[in-house]
Amino acid sequence: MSNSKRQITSQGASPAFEQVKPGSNAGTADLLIAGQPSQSPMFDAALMEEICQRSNLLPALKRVMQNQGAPGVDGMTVEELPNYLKAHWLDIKERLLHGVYRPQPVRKVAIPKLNGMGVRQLCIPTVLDRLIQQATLQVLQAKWDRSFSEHSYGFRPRRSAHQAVAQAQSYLKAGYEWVVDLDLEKFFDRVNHDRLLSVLAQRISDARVLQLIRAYLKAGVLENGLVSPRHEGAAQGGPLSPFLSNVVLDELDKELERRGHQFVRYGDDCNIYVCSQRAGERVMASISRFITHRLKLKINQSKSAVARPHERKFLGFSFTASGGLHRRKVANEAIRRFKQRVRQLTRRTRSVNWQERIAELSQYLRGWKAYFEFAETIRQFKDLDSWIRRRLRCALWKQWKTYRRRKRELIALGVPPLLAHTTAWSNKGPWRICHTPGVQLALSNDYFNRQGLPKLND
DNA sequence: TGGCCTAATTG
RNA sequence: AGACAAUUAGGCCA
Repeated sequence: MSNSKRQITSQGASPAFEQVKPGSNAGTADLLIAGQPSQSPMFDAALMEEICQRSNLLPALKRVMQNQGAPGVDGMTVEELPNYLKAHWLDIKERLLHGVYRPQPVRKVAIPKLNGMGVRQLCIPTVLDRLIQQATLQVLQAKWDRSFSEHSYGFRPRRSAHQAVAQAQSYLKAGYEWVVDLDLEKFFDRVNHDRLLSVLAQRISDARVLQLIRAYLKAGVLENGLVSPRHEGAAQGGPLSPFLSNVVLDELDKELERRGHQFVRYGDDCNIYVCSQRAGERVMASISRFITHRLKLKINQSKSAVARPHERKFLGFSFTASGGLHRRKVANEAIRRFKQRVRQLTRRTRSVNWQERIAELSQYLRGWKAYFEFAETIRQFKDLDSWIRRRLRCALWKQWKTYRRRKRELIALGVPPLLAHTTAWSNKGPWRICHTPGVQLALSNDYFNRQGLPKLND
């Protein structure tokens, strides 16, 4: 599968980039991976160009340049970027080939967390470094991914959170009805550089690649004008980071496999399924030891636990408690976040018209549904649907305000005049009015379907 | 069928 | 508001 991609790469090389490297055609295997030498044209111009042309990268570049400019490649527009690379690629490539390329410092940004109070630190590399990292990722991942554990699902091609949840569910159904939920504390910030590099060195023979990754790990951090060095942690935000986290935690996978555990891992979220609480506590104790001593990582005691699956959430899902059926359901936290978001989207204070509000809500619902449809509890979706619709009726009712307007709108929506009158005349609160026949007739489910509002449950 | 864009979720 | 990867859904174009 990586073969076909590679062929496309070399065929798709544009004339401009071919000219840049006239003498080095034979040396496409610039960087070698142990075991499969000369098959990997890693940092040749064609690959680089392919990356530049990848359209999913361009919006990111655009944003970076519009917002803060790009450190290291300043004053450049998106259109100029390919030209910049064309002009400087020879030079950059030269440095890459000699293992002396040094990345620019990463820009540090703090973003507020969605649910909690805390902030998350991101380290954003320059445009050029992002491209190089992405190239590195693509090549390394193609070689490495096959050897990762079957139980690891995060950040890997053709693997999804859904598959991970399904795997967990199959353990439950097989009778492993206790879960050891492990949460690693500030995982990205604590990765030990030497450890990571030595693991990489077992598979990568080319010192230049190791040198490059090392340079990315050690890249300085630009914080209010000052550059400070870094000694641990992978820059969270760089394209390479998710992959590196898998490399580190692959050791954990292999150990769990060696011990014959039933487990699922997605990023730093690891669940082990066992048959009893006692077994769970035993596993928790010994794996904690392994993680702290061998991997030199910390586990977050407050977020880790041995419990029954319905008490825990995994990737936004949980499981039903009753009767050992273990159906997938939407976790309470996810429901809470959903309602919060819908409330915000339907709030009247935002000055957009009704159509627009429906459209905005629709796209949120569609996306949410695409992920959570995987749950097997129809009730949850029905409840949410009616909750949403009631909320919308309520919002519209409030928007109409006066008796005159309310009656007129109701009639326009096909309510008989007498009913429209009594409904509009009533002075009950909006939340109660929306349960009366008058409003339900006017703003029926059918009405919302016609407006293009998707149903979570269908 | 393939390409491009938008949106949502997970970590 | 803004980084990354994967996955889905929707749209557009040939």
